[in-house]
Formats: sequence, C-alpha cells, structure tokens
Amino acid sequence: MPHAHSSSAASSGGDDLGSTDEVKVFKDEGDGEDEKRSSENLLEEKSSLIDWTESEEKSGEPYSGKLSVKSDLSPVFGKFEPHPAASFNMGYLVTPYPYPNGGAHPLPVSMTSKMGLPAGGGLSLFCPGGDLGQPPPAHMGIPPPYQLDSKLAAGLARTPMYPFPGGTYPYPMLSPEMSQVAASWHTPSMYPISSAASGFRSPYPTSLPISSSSLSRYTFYTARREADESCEDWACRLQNLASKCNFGNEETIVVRDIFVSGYGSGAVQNRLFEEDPSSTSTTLSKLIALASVLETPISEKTLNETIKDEPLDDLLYTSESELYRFSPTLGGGLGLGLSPALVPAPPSKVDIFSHHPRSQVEKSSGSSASEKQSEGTANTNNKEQNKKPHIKKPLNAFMLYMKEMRAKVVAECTLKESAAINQILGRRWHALGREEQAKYYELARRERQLHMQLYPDWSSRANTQRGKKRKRKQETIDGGNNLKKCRARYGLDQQNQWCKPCRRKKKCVRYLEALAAASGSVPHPMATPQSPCSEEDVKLEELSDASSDGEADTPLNSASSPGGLSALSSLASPASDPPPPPRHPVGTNPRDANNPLSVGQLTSQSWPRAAQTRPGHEVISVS
DNA sequence: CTTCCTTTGAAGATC
DNA sequence: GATCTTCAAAGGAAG
Repeated sequence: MPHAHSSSAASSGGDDLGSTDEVKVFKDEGDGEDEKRSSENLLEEKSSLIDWTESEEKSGEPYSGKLSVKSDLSPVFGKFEPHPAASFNMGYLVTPYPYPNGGAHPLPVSMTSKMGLPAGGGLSLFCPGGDLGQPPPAHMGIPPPYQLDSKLAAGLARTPMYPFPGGTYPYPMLSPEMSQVAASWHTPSMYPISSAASGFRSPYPTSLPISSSSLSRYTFYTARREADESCEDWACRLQNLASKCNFGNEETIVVRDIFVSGYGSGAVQNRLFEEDPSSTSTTLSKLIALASVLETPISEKTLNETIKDEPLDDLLYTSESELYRFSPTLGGGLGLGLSPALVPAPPSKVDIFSHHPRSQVEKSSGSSASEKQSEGTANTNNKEQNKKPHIKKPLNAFMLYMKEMRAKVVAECTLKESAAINQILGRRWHALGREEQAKYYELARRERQLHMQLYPDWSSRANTQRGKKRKRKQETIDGGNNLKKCRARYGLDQQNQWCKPCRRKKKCVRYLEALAAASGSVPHPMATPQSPCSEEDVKLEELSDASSDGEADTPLNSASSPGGLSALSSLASPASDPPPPPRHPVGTNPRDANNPLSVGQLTSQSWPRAAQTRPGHEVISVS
C-alpha cells in the first residue's frame, strides 16, 4: 500500500529514514524543551495504545495498510471519522467500493461515509488506468501499490488486533513508528472535536505560533526541494520540511492533518470556514496555503526565479502562484480523490475565508438574495461574482475517461491539439466495453453525488448564467431547407435517410455539402484521406468501416452506455451539429480538411464513424 | 485575454 | 416531452 515504503524502512531497517530520525525531528526541531518533552510524553502515551501484530508479518499477505489501534483511541481520533474500510494514498483516497471491474473508487473518507457507501469488499487501490490506462500521478511521489516490491509488501502484512472501525487505520502511509507519532498528533486538547464536522476536524487552534511566516520564498523552496530529495515517503518529507522550516510540532501536525484528511487543502479550507466563518486567522490560512504548496513539486524554474528575500506570505495567497496552479487539489490535476470541480480555485490573498465557494454559490443561485436586488446593484454583484471562485460542474463519465486517457493518447499520437485528441478519445470511448464504460458512469455518478454533498445549493444554472446569455434556436445560414441538417430535413422518423455523421452526432455531411454548394469553398469531410495515429485506431477505423453499413450502425440497435442512453443522448444532443463557417482560408486552417495538418488529417477522422467493435468487446454505443 | 475546436454526458432552458 | 444550449477537460490556435 502507499506507505509501504516508509513501513518497510521502519521494519527492515532499510535506507529510508527510520523511526529514530523521524521522531528526532520532533524532538530536536521543536520550539523548546517544553515542546520536546511534551512530544515525547505524548508519544509514549499514544504508542502504548497501538498494537502491531508482529507475527502476522510472516503471513505473506500483502500489506493492507492496516494498523491496529486499540479501541480506546476513539476519543483521540474523535470526529476524524475515517471511512470504515478506507485507506489513504495521500491525496487519493481509497475505498473498497467494488466497481464492476473489481476496482475501487477514490472518495474522501468522510464523504463515502456520509453517502453510506458500502464498506467491505476488497481493499484495492483505485487505479484510474486500471486495465485501461495509467495510474494516477502518485501524490508526493508515493508509488502505487502495484509498483511496490511484492516481497517487501508481503513482509508488511499486518492483521489488526484491535481493529479500527472497519479495520483500517487512518494513516496507512506511516511507518509503525510514525503511526505512533500520528497517534500522538491526535491530542484532544489540541484539536477540540466539533460535532458539526463530519469527517473533518473542528477549526484548528488559531493561536498556533507559525514560524513559517518569517520564511522567504527561497528558503521555503529550498527546504521543499531538499525534503523532496531526501526521501520518497510523504510523512518523511513532511518532517524534513518541518525541520528545515523550523515548523513547530503543532504546525507540522496541522499540515499533516490537512493531507491526511484526503480532501486537499482547498476543501479543508472550505470546511474550516463552514465551522468557523468568523475566523480571520492568518495563521490557519498560512498553514492551509502551506499545505497546498506542499502538494506540489518545486521546479527548477521556480527556484531560479525566486527572489531570495521575498517573503513566503505573498506566495501562499497568490492564486497566480505557480504552486497553486499546479496544485493537484487547487486547480491543477484531477487528483482523482476529488476533482478540481470539487475543489474550487484558491481565494484571493486578501481574505482567504471571505470567498467561500458555498457562499458564492448561494449568492449566485436563483434563490440568492442578490437576485432580488435592484438592477443597479445587480451589475455590481455581477462584477463581484465574476471575481468569485467558480464551482465547476462535476465531470461526466466521458470527461473522466478523457482525463484519464488523454496523456496516453498524447503519448501515442504525439498530438497536442486537444480537439484532435478528443476525437480519438471519442472513438475509443465508443469502443470501450460495457463494463469499462460502466466504471466511468459509476465514477461520474459518485462525482455528482459528492458534488451535491459538498455544494448542496449549487446548480448548473448558476454556472450557465455566469456565461453568455442563452441563445435562442440555432440560426440557419440561409434559413432555407437546403442547409438544413439531417434531423431537420428528414425528421426522426426517417433516420435511415440521415447521413452517417448525423447518426453519430458528427457534423452533418449533407449540411456541409449544402454549405459548400452555397459558398463553393467548404470541402466535404468525407473526401479527406486521413491516417489514424495508432494501430488501435487503425483497427477501430477498419472495424468501423466494415460495420458502417451494417446493423450496428443503426442507432436503435446500439447498446449504449448503461441503459442505452448514450445513443439516445447523441441523437438528442446536437450541440456540435452546426458547423460554423470556416474561420480560415483553405489550407491555413488546421481544422480545414484540406489542410494536411488539419485536425481531421491528424486524427484520421473518418466519416462516417460507425459502430466500432473490437475482439472480445461488445459494441457499446452507436448513434 | 478570450474564444474556438472537439468529444460525450448531464442538466436546465426553451419550444 | 422533445429539442436545444451550455458546460465540464484539454491545449493549441486564432481573433
């Protein structure tokens, strides 16, 4: 499991930072003797509550990330409420929810708990690639479980003597010794538990003495880099960083907790705001921001361009910060534990708490009070709303699939243009097996569910209203029948008359023909010779062509995504139907079919694109 | 800086 | 209820 690295070092005396060093950080780098002593005491107290069943190490079972904790620790963990059977992979929360393919779905622990997701089942790490693609980027460099040495993992198998509720210790990434430290981190007196929080701690003490505020960017970057290079284990890095930055023990704990919560710093910040909207603690803000910084690697460029005396504070709150941009939870990658849509962009540096996304949603929603205000103030509100964090829609199944597979396609095809990549992904999506698609539909469903939980007042309407005004019906170029698309021309009753692209929701060939006839310049997309980017796409295309005249090309015969809705949706969703007039002279437009560098050329766009099958895979969707 | 492209699916607006 | 529109992601390109 994710933390087997550190665990192995601890248990085998490997080259990783052992427990001695880890603890030493807290002993030696504390603010003073009192803190040192209290840390030691806490450690001693809490370590006695943790039991390892050493004999189980020889069982040969794969390490399951389980550390038994005596039940009387519950007051210590309190409202932390780890998912009954969840384990953590840093940012990627792992729940044992069985997917159709046997995988597991990553969800924040507390959310899975809230949503009543089933516990039990196999404790397998969610691999967004699974058999499809690549693993998620390991958070803080922790390798996915299947990359871990099997022997190493086998030697780490432990069985809980005093099972944590559900049997999983919430800090599986920590070595046994670190886990003891982790236990000491949970000091009730330090973090009073709030009943309002489900899955989150109550607000952190706002009076924490934060030493990081005196750091310069350069110092912090350097410390980060050194911490990164020192070891691969997250907890180890954190400690090294804490050491190099002279964090106090409590500061380190807060940052650590933010990570362990699994929500990422952005969501934790939101939650903390919910619990204490009046908080203006800059200390807490800094810690949260620091956590977000900690989530990202420091690039050479960043380091080189950093002014040595520049205070760290500026960096922490600047949304334009490179660190923020690339933060997996604050607007960077999907993170898969929680999509960016669920973790809004960081707030402005002015007031980290005054831009709580939930409040923004409420304000911008139809039921908001601002809507009832006069138009004069509405303009002002609009301006304000434009500056507010935008809560994005949860990703649908295809979007999740795209996000996961894009890198793979880019690597295969050496294409960079997203439009081209998306065409390929669209084809592959249709060629996916039912079970494989079902996995993404389920994932998308949970994304929506989680989104609803996090932002109950959010509606897509609010997002839509942020943008342009809703258009009326699509205007036809000439308004005449000649330029009508297949749907309008033949109606739903005569779908057999439709051109095949129309059946598949591509650009209407007949419409383009009419357009070309009218303007004399628009080429027919089918006339374009194209080349697939990979052998797989060649196969897809061949199969597609072979079946293009067959029954599989009939929308009604298609077995779509669950319930066959995909095909219906495709028919009913002509969003991409109207081909816009050419924006470029022929030959210069990369999307011009005559242009050898066009999207169509590069992506081997073949019209019509019919049902695609591949050996062993059922045709999923044809429209 | 903003919009477009391109894909599918979901949601909401419109007819 | 059917249809239509927008928006989620991505990043290059064009305006």
